[in-house]
Formats: sequence, C-alpha cells, structure tokens
Amino acid sequence: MRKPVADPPNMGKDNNKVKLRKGLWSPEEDEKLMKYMLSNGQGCWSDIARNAGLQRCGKSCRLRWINYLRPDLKRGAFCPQEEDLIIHLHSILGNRWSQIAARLPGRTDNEIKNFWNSTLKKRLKTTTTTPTCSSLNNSDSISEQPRTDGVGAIFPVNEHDIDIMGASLSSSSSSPTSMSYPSMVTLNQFDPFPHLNNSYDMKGSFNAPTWLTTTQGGWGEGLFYGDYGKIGLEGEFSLPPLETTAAIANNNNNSCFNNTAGKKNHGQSFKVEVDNMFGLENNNHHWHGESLRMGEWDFEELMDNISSFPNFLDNFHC
DNA sequence: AATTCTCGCAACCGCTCGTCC
DNA sequence: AGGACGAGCGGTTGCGAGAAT
Repeated sequence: MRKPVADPPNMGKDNNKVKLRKGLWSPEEDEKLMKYMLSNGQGCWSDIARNAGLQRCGKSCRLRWINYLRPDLKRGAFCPQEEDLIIHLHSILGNRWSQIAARLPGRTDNEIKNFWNSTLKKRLKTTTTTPTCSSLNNSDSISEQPRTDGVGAIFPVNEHDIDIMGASLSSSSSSPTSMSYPSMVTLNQFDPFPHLNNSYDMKGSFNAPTWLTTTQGGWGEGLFYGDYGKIGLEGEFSLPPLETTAAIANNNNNSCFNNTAGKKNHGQSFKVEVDNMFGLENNNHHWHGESLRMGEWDFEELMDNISSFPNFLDNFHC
C-alpha cells in the first residue's frame, strides 16, 4: 500500500499541467470513478480519468476499477477449490495471471498473483522438502521454465513429472485445520453488491468438468468431495492429473468429487490422454507423451478448450 | 509498552502488443 | 513503414497491520 500523495500546491492552477495523483485512492476518488463507470461504461481510460474529474492517469483508473471497484468482484479469502484451481491452472499456464483470473469468476489477476506469491508459492515450497518430490521443487519450477514463443508452462512430459506434480499439489491443498475459512455471513455482509451474482455459498457444490472426474484410476479419495471438510484432509491426494481416461471421457456427468470408490493413487503413474482432456483429437494436436511441451500447442486453442468445459465455472461456488 | 519483524496486498512501473494515422 | 498512443500484462515496491520479541 502506498500513502496517498497530497495534492500538489499548483493543482488546478494550470489545467494542462495538473500533476497526477499517485498512491492510495481516497473514498471520494473511488466514488467518482464508480459513478462515472456505472453511468458511462468503459471507454478510453485517459478520457475516463479526465471526465470523471480525477487527477489520476487512465492507467491508474483502469487498475482501480479492475482490481477494486468492479461490481462483479468477489471479495474475501480464496476458498480451497479456488486455491486448487489456481494451482492447477498455474501448472498449466505459468504466471499468466490474467488467463488464470479469467477462469476464476470475480477474481482479479492482481489478486491471484498476490495470493500466489504470498501464500501458495510458500506453501508449495514447504511441501517440496519431502523426499518424494524433491527433484522438482514445486509448480513454480514447472511453470518458470524458459518459455518458447511466449507460451507458458511446460507440460509434464513424463509420468515422473506428473507424479511429482501430484505430490506437489497434494500438500498444497489447504487443510481445514490450517486454514481458517471466511464465514459465509462475513462475506455476504461485506458484499457491497448483493444484487449481483456473487456466490459465496460455502456449502455449495463444486461441479467440476469431466476431466476432473474421479475414476478408479483417477483422483484419490480425500480430494474434492464437494464438501469442504473433506478437501485435502488426507494431505496426499493427487493432482488433477492433466489427463483423463476413456472411462472419464464416458463419464460426462458432474459426478466428480463424489467418488467414494476411488482409490488413492499417489505414487502411481498416470496415463495421459490429453487429447481427450482438451478435445483435441480432431485437431491434429496429439499428446506424444515424453516429448510434448506446452510451447508446441496452439495456446489459444488450448485455452478455448479449457474454457469449454461444461458448466465448470458457472457452477463454481465458493 | 516499545521495538522489530513478517506478511499481505494495493498500486506503480516498465514492457509488449495492437490499432490508428 | 513507422511513430504515437492506449490497453493490458507481469514484476516489483513499499506501506500498514499484526505478530513476535
């Protein structure tokens, strides 16, 4: 946080040389920007700054709107599902915060980035002290590989990597014993826009896409039961393994998180069939196991496919 | 009670990309 | 073609609050 910069002495004397304010936004500035945006909508940000009567640069206004004032923002702590989704998406996308944010309704890239850097990164790091996953630090070490063509993370390229990722994610999932979840009441009370479709139903179900579905060979128990009390309790569940199986593909209802017959598969290797996962089998993009890296994908197409998971984010209630 | 340390997060900075002229 | 401009993104900074000493 930064100190609000005091109005410079000459402010207003010369409209052409008004010094722009920096630092924290005052409630008055927030109100001005909010009112302007709600009545005029988005446009050229430098015009918005000027027309709204703000001594701010357009860039600053844009940031304030996106990160704080936007009515559809969800506020409060990240719920465990969001955390796991962030970890998973980060393992795929790397530090593409805006891409990750686009898949977390109501969350901003800045928020996710801060959360990652301040919380998840550390948590993942501490989990890597275990011998089973020491060879690969954490999802960071996956994602921060040199990029090709500006494309993000390197996909797990072999079964070992996938296992490691699973181990890495496993203990990163929040345990209810170590995290305090914000209460529903608190969040709703804090919600300045109750009329909007913010969902903070802490008991709500998380209908995951088909590719997250648990099967016999898929996710282990203790993971994503759709019941917060169960999530991560085992501390050793496996990563949504960037894979699916034919069985999963056939199981196209929202039965995920409810598999009680699943067995823990930590330590096991996954069969990776990314074609199924992203529906790429008709697009000449095939998973070649050992050698395929993220940079070789059509990134946008990949993300389109991720986005197309049925009812995923729509049913994502935290 | 005072001081120091640590952490979370709002906001800035610098860069890239796309568009327009 | 290339310069100007705006939007957007990711990295970084620095302040405030709470915890620890």
